[in-house]
Amino acid sequence: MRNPEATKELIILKSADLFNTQGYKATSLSDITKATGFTKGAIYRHFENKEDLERQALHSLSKRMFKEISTSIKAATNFQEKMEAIFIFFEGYMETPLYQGGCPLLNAAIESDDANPIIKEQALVMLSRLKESMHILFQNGIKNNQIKSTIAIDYYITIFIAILEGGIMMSRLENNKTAITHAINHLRNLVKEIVI
Amino acid sequence: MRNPEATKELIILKSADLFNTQGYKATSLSDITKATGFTKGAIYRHFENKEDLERQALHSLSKRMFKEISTSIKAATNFQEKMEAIFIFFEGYMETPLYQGGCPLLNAAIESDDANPIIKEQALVMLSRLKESMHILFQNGIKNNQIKSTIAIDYYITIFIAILEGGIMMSRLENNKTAITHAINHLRNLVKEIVI
DNA sequence: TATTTATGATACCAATCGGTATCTATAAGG
DNA sequence: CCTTATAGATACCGATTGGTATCATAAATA
Repeated sequence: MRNPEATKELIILKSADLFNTQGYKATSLSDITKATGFTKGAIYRHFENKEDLERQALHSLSKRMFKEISTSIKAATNFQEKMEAIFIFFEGYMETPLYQGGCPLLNAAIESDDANPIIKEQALVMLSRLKESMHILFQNGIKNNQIKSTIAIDYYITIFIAILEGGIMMSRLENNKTAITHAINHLRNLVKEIVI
Repeated sequence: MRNPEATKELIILKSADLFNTQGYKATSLSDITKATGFTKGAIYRHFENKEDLERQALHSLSKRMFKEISTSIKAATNFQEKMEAIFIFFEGYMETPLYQGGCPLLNAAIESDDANPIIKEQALVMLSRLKESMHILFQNGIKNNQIKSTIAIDYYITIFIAILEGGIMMSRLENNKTAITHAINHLRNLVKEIVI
């Protein structure tokens, strides 16, 4: 009944939930052995050290996050619908089973400090990637005459991400969707202002 | 040369910087002894345990944060100026020597989980207090005919806090003021929309 | 079926964790 | 000046940390 790939995947998935919920440094190997049912022997067969596991777990979170966003964006057919898909994704952070602990970008960004360069680097990559995805949305929106061509794209992208992440933080702290709902409502109004 | 009150205050200030930068659980007592120059004997004379120190350190951060905000708000004379004071405060997070590690509310909120009820409780209190401060600003703004009386106050408060905190997160991650500057620019426009 | 390979469990390691008991030294009160 | 209370240093505690060496066992190969 052995399946090394499944073992590695399970360790990544379970530890990703723990890292994303409790924090990377605050999660111990014994937390992970308890959550997975595997021993340290199994973990250190598949990962060089704890840092390596942290890296791969965050990479897994990032991959799932962007895959989900990408899928729902592709299913939409114009700028407004694609932005709506992003909003729905972030709104879902209060109940999604995709992973526990909220937004991996936000969590990694806050845990980032100079003593944690690997997590910081990955958080920066995630932020860049999210920006880039939105940038393409805006560019295509302009190209296809769906939004005004005069808007400052980078400015809007920053506003959108900031309010989504801030809203997530507030909603998770208060344990209700009010904040993220208000945040998204505001973004919907911003979208209305720029669509043609 | 002994001064127990100064000792306690120094331990609180130094550990607050460490907690706010590295995280509460991720900061060890030896980190604190190194930073303060005092030994565990001194620390445990003034604090029941590490959790007690975490509580008092976060309380100190909160106190300083709201004192600074309150002071700059009081110096302003109308709604727009008072909001501007809040913006300047948040913009200052990239270089303020008030404390290190960014916004204590944001950091405590992200570290909060069910395993950390004390930090979570204090983060909630901070968020409530920030909301309440803004609520008073908006109410006075309406009362003094400085802003439109038809606006949904709670909605605006949520938007303002979310974008400020999200902007801080992004700016600190990217290590430049672009994000928080954009965030505040947007809020300035929102203020313009509601002032009479 | 016998042998080899590799997966995961077990047992251990030094270092560090939060916490405590004890002791020294400082400073205040008599 | 002497006593007393207390601030802070030292030395220790068991538990836990990340990490490693070794071993048993399951699966693949011969």
